[in-house]
Amino acid sequence: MGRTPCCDRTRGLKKGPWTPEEDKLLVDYIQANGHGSWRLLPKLAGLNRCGKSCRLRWTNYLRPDIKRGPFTAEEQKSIVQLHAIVGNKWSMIAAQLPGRTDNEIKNYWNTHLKKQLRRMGLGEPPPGPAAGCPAARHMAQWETARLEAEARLSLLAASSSGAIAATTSASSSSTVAGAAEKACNKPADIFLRLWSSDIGDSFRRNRTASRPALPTLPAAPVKRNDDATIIKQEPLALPGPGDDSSAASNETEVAEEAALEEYHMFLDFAGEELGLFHGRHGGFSLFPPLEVLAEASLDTAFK
DNA sequence: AATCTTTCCAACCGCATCCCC
DNA sequence: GGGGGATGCGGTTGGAAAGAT
Repeated sequence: MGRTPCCDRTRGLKKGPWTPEEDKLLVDYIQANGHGSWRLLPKLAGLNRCGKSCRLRWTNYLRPDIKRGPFTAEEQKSIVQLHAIVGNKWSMIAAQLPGRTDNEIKNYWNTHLKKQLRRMGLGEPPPGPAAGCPAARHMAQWETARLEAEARLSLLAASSSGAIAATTSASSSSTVAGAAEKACNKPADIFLRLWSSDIGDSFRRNRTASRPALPTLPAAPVKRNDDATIIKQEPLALPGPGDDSSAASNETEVAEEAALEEYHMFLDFAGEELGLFHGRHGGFSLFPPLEVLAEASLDTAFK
């Protein structure tokens, strides 16, 4: 049972570089009708190409939101950091770099960053989550950064507690969850956004591969390439208002603590392995100033 | 100026996953 | 539940451009 090839080679569909005329046909068609079914698109748009080729051309080159030009230092840093967590998951990395395509990032990694890292004597960094404790050389920096992270979390938690107040015994975990949920809708805090994205998900999956699964914090809707908003994870099950059985609440408490522990491990990991926090003393921070964050979260809380 | 080598990136290919019937 | 088509993803390739000799 062979699968039908995407492109019917016997029909002599065109391959190779796209001409400006073809580009125009494709852009005009998509702008007027949307891409719809990629398989049908070439015929409808009057192109002698296979749908796959059209999709690739559009997503990697013609899409209006594509950012052109060289990668900035910030983008390079992000790519290196994200590659350390997720490995060659180019689409995941691209999702964190607006305007950049997975193909572009992949090419950039293979032609520039890989070599650069090798030249620096770093060799090929092992893809996927790196294990281990924070290295001593970064301890002081990390402690400062971590305090900053925790301060921000507390701030977010405090501002969101108004909304959560109904569930009076709001544990730290559900508070963090609420804060994370709010924060991930605000591109301001990349850390919480990462935790709630595919990357955090990937971290959790890799960590839990070797031990019993931990409950997860509620995930934010994750944007996919096709702009369909999907929920990646089930929310952490918390007891309802009427549920006061001590066994259940005990179980919940343990689960929440585990979730919080997991989140803190991610903080450890991100701080040390990804160098996400270089603020104050290092002169670089992915976090916006505390005041901005506070203002943003207060806005959300009291809307 | 000519030729060879290296670099870069757009595009292809095949497998994996999703989704619908 | 599973079969098959559609789409997404990551690895690889081919050729143009740039640089070296």
